[in-house]
Amino acid sequence: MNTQLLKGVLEGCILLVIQQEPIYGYALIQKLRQFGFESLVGGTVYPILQKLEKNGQIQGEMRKSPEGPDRKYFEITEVGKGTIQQFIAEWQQLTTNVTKIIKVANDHGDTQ
Amino acid sequence: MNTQLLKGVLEGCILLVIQQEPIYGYALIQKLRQFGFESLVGGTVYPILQKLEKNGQIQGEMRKSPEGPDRKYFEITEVGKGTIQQFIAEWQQLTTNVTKIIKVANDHGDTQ
DNA sequence: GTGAGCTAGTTGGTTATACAAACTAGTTGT
DNA sequence: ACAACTAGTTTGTATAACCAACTAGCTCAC
Repeated sequence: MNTQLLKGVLEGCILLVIQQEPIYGYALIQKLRQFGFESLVGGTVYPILQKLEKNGQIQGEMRKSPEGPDRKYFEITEVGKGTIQQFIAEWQQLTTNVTKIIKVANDHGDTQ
Repeated sequence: MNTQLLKGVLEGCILLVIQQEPIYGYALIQKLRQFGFESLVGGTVYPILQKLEKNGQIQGEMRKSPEGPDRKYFEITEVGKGTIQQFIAEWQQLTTNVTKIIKVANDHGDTQ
């Protein structure tokens, strides 16, 4: 997967997953992998979580794990919900644009 | 529009427009604006064209303009066509992933 | 004919982000 | 003791879009 295409998208997706239900980083990574971001690693996700917490879009809290090290659970804030709405709007704008271009290019370039 | 979301997308879109028919940079910018990338500027597009030409994905040729400065027309190469196919595949993979996440997040987080 | 504004393209520096790689540290099982 | 898994951190690197300023050709109003 072209890593450039992920820019910005990942942040929105992380907010969306956290909005669904509070979750800790390690489990979040696994969930995003299940959603198709298969080569995602901790060194990518954890810094985003730190930034989002610093921005006040998510709020973290350490909890004991029944097995293994402590986990930092994050939940969405009102600010974060706003960012999600904005992300969805921009994402849909973008897909609209790209879809149109792909469609037009297919109608011409290929079939002549 | 969040500029991060454009990363990688713009390059693919430029190739697609050039594949449709040979075009010069200035007209390309106007066309991309019509497709919804309204705030696109020359300082973004021209360097991409230079890189694509250096990579052998497009080929440029200066032509006289009936009015104004000379224009550099670009046409797609076979290499470029391959990149387009790859871009479309990755783009569709990405939209599939994101759409799924948005759908799942909407089914839960919002409506409870 | 001079300057404004459009057309056409170039360039240097800034910023944001994904990732590789290496690390700390807790727990479990052998 | 040691490996393997869980959980999170940190440093550095590569890439891409953009701002801002620039060169240069052409047209038109004044």
